[in-house]
Amino acid sequence: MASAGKELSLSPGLLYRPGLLDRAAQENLVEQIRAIVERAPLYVPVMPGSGRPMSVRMTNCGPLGWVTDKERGYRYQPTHPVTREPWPPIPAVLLDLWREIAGYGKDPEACLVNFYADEAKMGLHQDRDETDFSAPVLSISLGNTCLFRIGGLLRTDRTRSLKLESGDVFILGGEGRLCFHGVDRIYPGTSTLLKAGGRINLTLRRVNP
DNA sequence: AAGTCACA
DNA sequence: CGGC
Repeated sequence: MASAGKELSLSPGLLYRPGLLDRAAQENLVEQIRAIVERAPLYVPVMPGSGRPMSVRMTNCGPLGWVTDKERGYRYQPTHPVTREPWPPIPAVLLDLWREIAGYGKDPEACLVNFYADEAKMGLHQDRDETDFSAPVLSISLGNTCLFRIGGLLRTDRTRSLKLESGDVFILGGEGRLCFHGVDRIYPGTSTLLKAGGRINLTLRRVNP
């Protein structure tokens, strides 16, 4: 891992661990993601109903993956929507990280891999497609810095913005598990980790109790 | 609204 | 905001 030091609780259940992963750990993760994307290619998810494409590209690893399409909407499923193959397994280093810091007895079932090109965004939303809200959502940032926005349990609650940098870990757990959050912008050229630019976000989730 | 946009 |  890396520095066990800094740990900021923004509000109950929201834990920010800036710089938790050192450069070597980040490079190792990028290599693992590269292998995952070879087997489970990135695809463009679309909004339920409208079919409007999102700006991020997406894939998953783990027994379950989060997917969305025009007809069936948001859900978890065991196979890639394009290749129909099972998702690749979650890398051991990610399972280790979860076991060390998630504070939850069971392993994650899903690791959503979101790739943000420098123009991509993610609207304010809640992660609420899981059946187990007692498990936290653990988020890892790799590559270019983003402007992350986090609010409360209501869409209209006041939000705060913070920059998430490569190697930062953010945990939504406890009272913060269902907080609205999103990505307002990517800052191009702020990291040398991904040679082609952009940002990768990994979110580890427990889906079922 | 896991969407976009305008405006202060 | 407004199309679903």
